[in-house]
Amino acid sequence: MPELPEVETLRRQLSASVRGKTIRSVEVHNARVIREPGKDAFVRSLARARIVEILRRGKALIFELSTGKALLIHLKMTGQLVYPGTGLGNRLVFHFDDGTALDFRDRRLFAELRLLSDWKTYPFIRDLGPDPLAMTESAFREMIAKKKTKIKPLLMDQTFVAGIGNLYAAEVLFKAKIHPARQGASLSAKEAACLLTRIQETLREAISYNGSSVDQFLQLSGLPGRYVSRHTVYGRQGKPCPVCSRPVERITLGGRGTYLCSRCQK
DNA sequence: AATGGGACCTGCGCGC
DNA sequence: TGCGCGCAGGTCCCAT
Repeated sequence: MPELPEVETLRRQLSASVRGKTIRSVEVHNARVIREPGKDAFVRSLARARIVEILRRGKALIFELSTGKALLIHLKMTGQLVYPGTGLGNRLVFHFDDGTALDFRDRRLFAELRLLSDWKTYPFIRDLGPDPLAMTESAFREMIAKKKTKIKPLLMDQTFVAGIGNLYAAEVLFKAKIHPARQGASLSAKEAACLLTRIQETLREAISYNGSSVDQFLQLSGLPGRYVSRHTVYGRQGKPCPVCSRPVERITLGGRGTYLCSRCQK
């Protein structure tokens, strides 16, 4: 469930703590997390590579390396990065030449590590939509006006906008007072503008709280993010709507649990 | 183009 | 108490 705010939190913390370090070795506890290339080539190529820059595209982290290659990390549902490493629950450990280590953990083995020669042309990255924090109101309005998809699955479509998942989709639609089952094209220009504003406000606020620790997300330090305390509807089924006090409902939409207040969201 | 389902995984909470 | 089951969701893939 790490979404844009959680991944951006990690990116900033990684930039401050491991950028510039050189990898001495990679310790593999479960090779399944390495998706590309094979384990041996992965380990060999990373040894003696220096981390030059750490970028984010949607929910993906990209470590640009001195070798010209890039390490792409997608945490999916339960991936964690912890620095300095503690050695607990690891699938893989990056050892740096200063003696410190970066732990990679993933309870469910959904997360992916890929070593890429050209990360910009990797299909998942290439097909990502714009970053919602950098999107303009007119572009968003035009994109949404053409879509018959329900607005919540649309916001979660990474080729539409990059970085919003189930949690923040529920939060921003509540704040914009828009029902998650509305068709994208049914939104008025005013509603679309309001929605983009709420998206940007919410993501920025969540970043300032270092993300939401529901389920498995942890900051790089291993501490939880604090944004759960600010949730309006996500994970709050039966609790009072912060606006009208009616119990928050939970429905299924596009196969995903969806939290809303049907009195406030039209 | 939109929608729905299954697959990948594992730990948790629920009901019996 | 203990067991089996459904559920959680990011992404891909297939079918309709």
